[in-house]
Amino acid sequence: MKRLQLEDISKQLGYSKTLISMVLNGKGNQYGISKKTQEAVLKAVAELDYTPNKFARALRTGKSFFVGLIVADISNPFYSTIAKNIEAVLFEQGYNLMVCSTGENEEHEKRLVEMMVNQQGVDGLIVASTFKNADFYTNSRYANTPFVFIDRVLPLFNANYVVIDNYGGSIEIVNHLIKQNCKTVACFSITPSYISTIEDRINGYKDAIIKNKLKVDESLIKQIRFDTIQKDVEQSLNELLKSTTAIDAIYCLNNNITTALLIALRKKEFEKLASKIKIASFDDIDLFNIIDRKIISVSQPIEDIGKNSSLLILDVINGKQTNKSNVVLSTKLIER
Amino acid sequence: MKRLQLEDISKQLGYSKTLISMVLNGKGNQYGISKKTQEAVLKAVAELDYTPNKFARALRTGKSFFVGLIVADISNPFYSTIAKNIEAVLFEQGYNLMVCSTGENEEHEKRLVEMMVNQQGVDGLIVASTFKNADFYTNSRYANTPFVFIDRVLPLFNANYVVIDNYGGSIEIVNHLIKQNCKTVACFSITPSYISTIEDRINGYKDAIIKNKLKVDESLIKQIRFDTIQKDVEQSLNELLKSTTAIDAIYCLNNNITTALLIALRKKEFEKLASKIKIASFDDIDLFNIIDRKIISVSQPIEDIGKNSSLLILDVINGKQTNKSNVVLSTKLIER
DNA sequence: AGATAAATTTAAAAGGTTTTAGATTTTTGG
DNA sequence: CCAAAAATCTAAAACCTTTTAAATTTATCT
Repeated sequence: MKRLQLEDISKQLGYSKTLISMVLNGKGNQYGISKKTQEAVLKAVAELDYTPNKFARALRTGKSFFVGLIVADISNPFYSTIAKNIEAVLFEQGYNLMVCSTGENEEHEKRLVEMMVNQQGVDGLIVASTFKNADFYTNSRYANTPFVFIDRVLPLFNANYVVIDNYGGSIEIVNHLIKQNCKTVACFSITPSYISTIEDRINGYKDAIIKNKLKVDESLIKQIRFDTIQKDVEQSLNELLKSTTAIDAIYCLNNNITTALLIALRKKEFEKLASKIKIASFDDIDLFNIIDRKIISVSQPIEDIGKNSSLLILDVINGKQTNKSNVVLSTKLIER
Repeated sequence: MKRLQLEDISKQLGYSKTLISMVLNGKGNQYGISKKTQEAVLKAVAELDYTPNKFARALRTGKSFFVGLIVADISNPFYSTIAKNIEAVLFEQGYNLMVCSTGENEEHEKRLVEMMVNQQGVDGLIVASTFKNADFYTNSRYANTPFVFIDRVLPLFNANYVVIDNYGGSIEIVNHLIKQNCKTVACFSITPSYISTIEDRINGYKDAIIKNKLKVDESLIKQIRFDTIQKDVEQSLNELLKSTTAIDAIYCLNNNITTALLIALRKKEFEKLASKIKIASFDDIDLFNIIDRKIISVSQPIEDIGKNSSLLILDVINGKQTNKSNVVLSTKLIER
């Protein structure tokens, strides 16, 4: 069964392809097609169940109605929740989403962007970038492609973005810990730590300590590598427990680290020693409602990142934007 | 800056568009283009950084190099892990993934399939269908579109699929419970229960009981509705605890239910009463490694669903398939 | 060298839409 | 009833590839 095309409808109806195309694109009035004709066309098209060939349309208009989403890992619930919300908004507007993961690899991110823009012809791109700086994106090649950055910002780069107030959330939770009489708060950070979210959280951690007239002890800030997360967490925990300074709390900069820490704490060698230590986590996950330990956390409005960024990219695509738009969403402290 | 096109390369090089197109598509030898010419073309194209217009190519060839993925909810880790693995395989082969969520809604699934096939022109579709039966998919409209079904099968439908051995896994875990002297095993199922995965798990549960010469007590099988999961679980738990029959174990048919049950068990009213009850879960999640309670679970080879289904859809797309392919992946019992 | 065969290369068509510029029909005014 | 204006409608071009069918160039053989 051959696909129906404009020509077929044209012959059946006795109107030109032009006219039918105009009506279908909602430009009937604009081009002065009479009400009666428009109705007839719409009715016939509905009956015959015709839909325009996507490629021909894209070729002619240069619009694909595709938006790309590039994140580190789509199987990470944080990003998949964002994806879900983006997709819902786009679908409403007749757009589609194309998702790819970089695996936190800069070269892979490059390839994906190139591919999406050059070959796949996306109309716009939403990116949680792994890059250290914006060099790649400031390239004039991308000047014409709408971009919205999410989750992470690139330094010195005037771009559209939708992010969380990582600094503020971090200040709030560390403040809270100190008010609860945790004077010595260790921090489990993650490598690569140049990523803006992590940078901001560390800065918030430090500034909260300073504002409370306490001293920042660099030896309490531990770097955890993403691909050896469990091992690194256990080693850092070991160091902390063996050191002479007693620790009141450990603040984990993301949910992966918190999870790893919780797993570590189930081991015999840590269980007792660390039982008094408070645990705080940037990013709140379901898990914290199930376990016995009372985790203090900062929850992020993940859905809002998706909704905001998708609405924003549509505005940019449709030329409804004048200035770059910078959205910073507030976090919420969750005590337990 | 206007996009480079075949014509520009042609003028610069002094070869026809035809020739350049042939070389770029790797058909140089097939059409007898000399080695020297081919090299010259490739070099020039690389230097000028030309990439063919995707839409023009798709229009001419009818191939989009897009595969669609339709699942109930892309923010569910189960599906997002599948998505990640599919995407990785497709990317290797020059294909792209387009993901959409149905929200477990049949009408929405219809719209998505129609849209992907008719308007977006995907080359193939991977679907975890929400439908009760295959009527929609047996429609001749879709006869020409490659489909691979995953996770769930539709009854009486001769199609390609990649699924888990839900029946076998269920038998194994219930068997294990009974061997551990849990004679009375309650079952928390989920509505809609016509979904093949759930059906198979319930059948496995029943058959394991029968094979062990015990009686199936229908009153121990509780239906949990997906959208009121927490409330329903607590109500069912309440019923069980109040009834005269003592329960040895509760078997939850998916990780959402298990999680809800674990949350419920933290409440004062249940905590003590249920402390002796063993908990079993179809689908193993990280959480089980962190909490104190020893959860017995069946783990599913989630990555393999993604890998297998994507390789399969590519075979179908490329006409390398003769008969429908049915893949059933084994589960693994995890004792704790 | 001339005719034929083999090796390279290319012109033109096809794919199905949207848009521009222009044609045709209908209405209006005198 | 005719000319001009307004209202509808349409032919053809454009979008940029890939592929078919044919042309041109080079090699081979007598």
